[in-house]
Amino acid sequence: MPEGHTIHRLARDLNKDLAGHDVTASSPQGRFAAGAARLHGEKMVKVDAWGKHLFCGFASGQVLHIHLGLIGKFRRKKLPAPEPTDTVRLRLVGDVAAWDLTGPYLCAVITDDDRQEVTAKLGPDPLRATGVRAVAAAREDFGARLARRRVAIGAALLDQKIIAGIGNVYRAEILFLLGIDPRRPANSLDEAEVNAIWDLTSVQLGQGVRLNRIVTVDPAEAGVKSAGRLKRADALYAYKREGLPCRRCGTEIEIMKIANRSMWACPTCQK
DNA sequence: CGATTATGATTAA
DNA sequence: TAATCCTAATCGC
Repeated sequence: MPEGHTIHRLARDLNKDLAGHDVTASSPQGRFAAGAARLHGEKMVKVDAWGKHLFCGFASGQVLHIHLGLIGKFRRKKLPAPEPTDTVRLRLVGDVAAWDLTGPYLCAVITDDDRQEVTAKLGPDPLRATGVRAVAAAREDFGARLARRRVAIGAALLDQKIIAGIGNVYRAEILFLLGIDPRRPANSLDEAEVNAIWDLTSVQLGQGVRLNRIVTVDPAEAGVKSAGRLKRADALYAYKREGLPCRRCGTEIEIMKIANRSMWACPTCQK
């Protein structure tokens, strides 16, 4: 489930549960025993997300850097925490709840300098830009990064150096919603299209954080009261819908390969 | 109960 | 482009 919205939601939930508390850290699976030992008993100060990267800052100055990758999960457990499964790489326990990390692509204790090195390599994250000024600056940065690339826009949106936080679902959905053919070169988009991608990504990822899942279909279009009410099968326009009729025009959704991953698009709605 | 698949990203070829 | 890492839900038999 991890695209940018998942990570920002985790940052929010972890802040609520663990920030300001001393935590106990352990690695039931064993692979992160040394890291857990370094964090054990430390006070977590603040959790922060940038794209798909999660950073948990500690009073000691240590930073827990987590990337969930494709299959990683960070799950909340009520106290008293149940016996951990043998795949739990890291368990953090605070005063309010416990959190179990499984299958991360990356889990390491780093310094704040390391963290800055990591984020310096990432493109702007629409969920980080707040305020009119910051939004305008980030959006312009995004446009400049796109303009330098002639790869397909469908590939560019997956490139975390261009924009941080979009994954395979959102890239398909955002390009569908804006009627953009995913094969068009990134540097062929005009300013209005670039701005529209940035703004829509902000809105969609923001909704993803709120709902804690990806819903892009307009609830009014689907005849329900709110996006949260949409069932899994009705929540998306393009992703994994090859061969099915486009919800807008009825044309069969196509599947293609872009940047080594499956991509879905409506040949009629996306020119 | 085994095979398949996945909303990720890097490394090797 | 393909192989690789990690886990767990789902699906077909």
